[in-house]
Amino acid sequence: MINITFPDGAVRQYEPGVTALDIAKSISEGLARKVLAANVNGQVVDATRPIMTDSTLQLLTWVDKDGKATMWHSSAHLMAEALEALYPGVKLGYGPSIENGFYYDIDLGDRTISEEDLKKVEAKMVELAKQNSVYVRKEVSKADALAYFTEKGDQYKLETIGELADGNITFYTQGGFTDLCRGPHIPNTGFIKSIKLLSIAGAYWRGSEKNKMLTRIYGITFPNQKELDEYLTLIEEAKKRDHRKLGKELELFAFSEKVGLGLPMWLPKGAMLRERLQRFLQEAQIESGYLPVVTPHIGNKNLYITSGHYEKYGKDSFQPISTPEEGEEFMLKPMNCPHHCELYKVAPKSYKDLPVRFAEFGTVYRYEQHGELHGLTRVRGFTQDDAHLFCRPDQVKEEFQKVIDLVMYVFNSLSFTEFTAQISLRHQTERAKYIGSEENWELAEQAIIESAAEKGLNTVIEYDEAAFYGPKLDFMVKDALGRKWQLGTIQVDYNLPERFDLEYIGADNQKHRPVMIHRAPFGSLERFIAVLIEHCAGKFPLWLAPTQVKILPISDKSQDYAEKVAELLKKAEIRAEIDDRSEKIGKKIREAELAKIPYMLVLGEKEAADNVVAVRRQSKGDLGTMSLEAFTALINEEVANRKPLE
RNA sequence: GCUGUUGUAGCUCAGGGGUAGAGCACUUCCUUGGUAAGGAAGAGGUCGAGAGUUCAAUUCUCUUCAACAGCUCCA
Repeated sequence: MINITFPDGAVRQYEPGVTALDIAKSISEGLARKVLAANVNGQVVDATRPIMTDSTLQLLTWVDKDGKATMWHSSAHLMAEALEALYPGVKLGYGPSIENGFYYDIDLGDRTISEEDLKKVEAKMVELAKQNSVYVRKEVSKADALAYFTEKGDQYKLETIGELADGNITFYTQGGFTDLCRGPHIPNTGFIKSIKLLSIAGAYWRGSEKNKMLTRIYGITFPNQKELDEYLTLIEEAKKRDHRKLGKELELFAFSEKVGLGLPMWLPKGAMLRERLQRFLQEAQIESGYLPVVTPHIGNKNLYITSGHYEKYGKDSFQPISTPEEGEEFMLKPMNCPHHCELYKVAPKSYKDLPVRFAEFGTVYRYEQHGELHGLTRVRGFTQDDAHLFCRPDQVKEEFQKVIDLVMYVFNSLSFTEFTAQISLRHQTERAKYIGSEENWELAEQAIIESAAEKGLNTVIEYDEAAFYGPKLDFMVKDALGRKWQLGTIQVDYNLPERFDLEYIGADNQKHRPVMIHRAPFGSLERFIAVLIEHCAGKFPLWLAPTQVKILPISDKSQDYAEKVAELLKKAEIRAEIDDRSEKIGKKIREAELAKIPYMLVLGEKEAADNVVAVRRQSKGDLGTMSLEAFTALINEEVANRKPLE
């Protein structure tokens, strides 16, 4: 007998060779019907794998992340089976589960597939799922694996197998379909009840643009129709929060093809919002000892040759601007660091002067690939809330941690709680694309890892995500549709100080090299505002709302009183507007609600007579009447506390 | 940059080989209405751009531009 330990610590005894599914059945049939996979000794495996030794066991169902992932991976196989049935000879690339669902990359040869065809594939999948085909695992030798796919003529699988070690290769078969796969899979296809194929897109084989582009089909499956419906509703709701849609509806920003792609322009309301955010951070920075500086939008090409940016990005940038002078070239600045390095050099620095913290809301221009442009999150002209900290090596960690504090202050003030702190390091093996010495990289990477750990940040490490001059700590958030974006970033850099020959005189009267920290809590105002819009669905906290109060006179008899109230609010520095159209109060309220204006004041003859205001809160309704003083106090308090919306 | 989808009024969209329609927004008039849409009239579009097929193209074909989804990229 072997001992099986359950998550609650209970231990039960079973015959060797028992499966997780058997164990589930021994507990209850109902449980067995829900088991998708099992976590045995920390490894996710098929629920049908025999367990031979004493083990810990967690039965995985739909509520477990790994349970879902297993189901979706199996769904990818089911889709492949359907595709093979409908499109004989289709070749298969990879078909993994993803955060929400799964995809399979396929090569249809000369054929194409349209969104219409997806319905047929879905129908076929439903048909196949109903057969309750068991997913059968089989260990195969490399030779047999190669033989199988050679006969099938699938070069993608052959390429994958070629890189696998013999003795480590498994096939999974369900129904008439066999795939190279390390598993695990759900017990049978009957668990897949509701299927939705979401979209078709292109994807390069193995993620390299040098390779052929395969057709990628995305889908998602659920154990019942209700959950699928809920998921689809959720997607629809998320689309309503899209900052591109809200930006248009709320008149925050606009693009113009004539002005140029990826060059956002801020409308008055958006500009006001942006201005508030900028002021908020500027104040926090001055408090933290930053020194505001201003530098021009262009810089001599030589500046970027010195910094190394020209060599790295010159070809893919906005091309140099030439002048009447022979051989003179300027570039739109793609980043602010070189300018700040030159500012550092204006006067000799003593170790007592450090750290020097230059801050600038610097607008930069980068020629992003056409297909990459995306609303405000990926643009060609944007403003970084940039700062460069020049410090002594012994100050790096302290400065780095202070920056983490500042970023957290900013995020907390805007109730951004769902972010990931990502430590972005070099590629683990390919090092040619980075500048600077191995030693400096080691120092910088250590400084980041230690600082983040000491600040108690929950971090993930990502390789191949570093900047070419140094590692980064990036604060990643998701947009309404789950796409990840980098907002705040902090980067330790030992390289630019060398390239610009920056120095300070130490206590030993010798020259020393300062260390540079690049940092931007927002990342860029554009991207930050995009995420902010989606985060609050356009209902900005009062301190940021472009219009805080809409004054709604009931009829033009109340016009004078409305103007008086507006005047008083303006004196109290409250941003208010009057809706003096000849419309009914119901309509004015509806439009103010749709415009997501936080407060509405309904003013009629009664209010004028009593010298009060009738207050309505957006999406909350009527709050009753109060004196104007009480209302102003309410607003001021909410603004002062930077209260988020509930 | 690559693959796919889409492009009709300021916005959201319908239509379709014989030079266009709805709702909202806009203008004017009527209405002075108490917490999510009052009524009427009017104005507004070389149907993204270019070329081809056709007696005739906004509709079909090709090219191009842009947007969207994904991939690649991201100082």
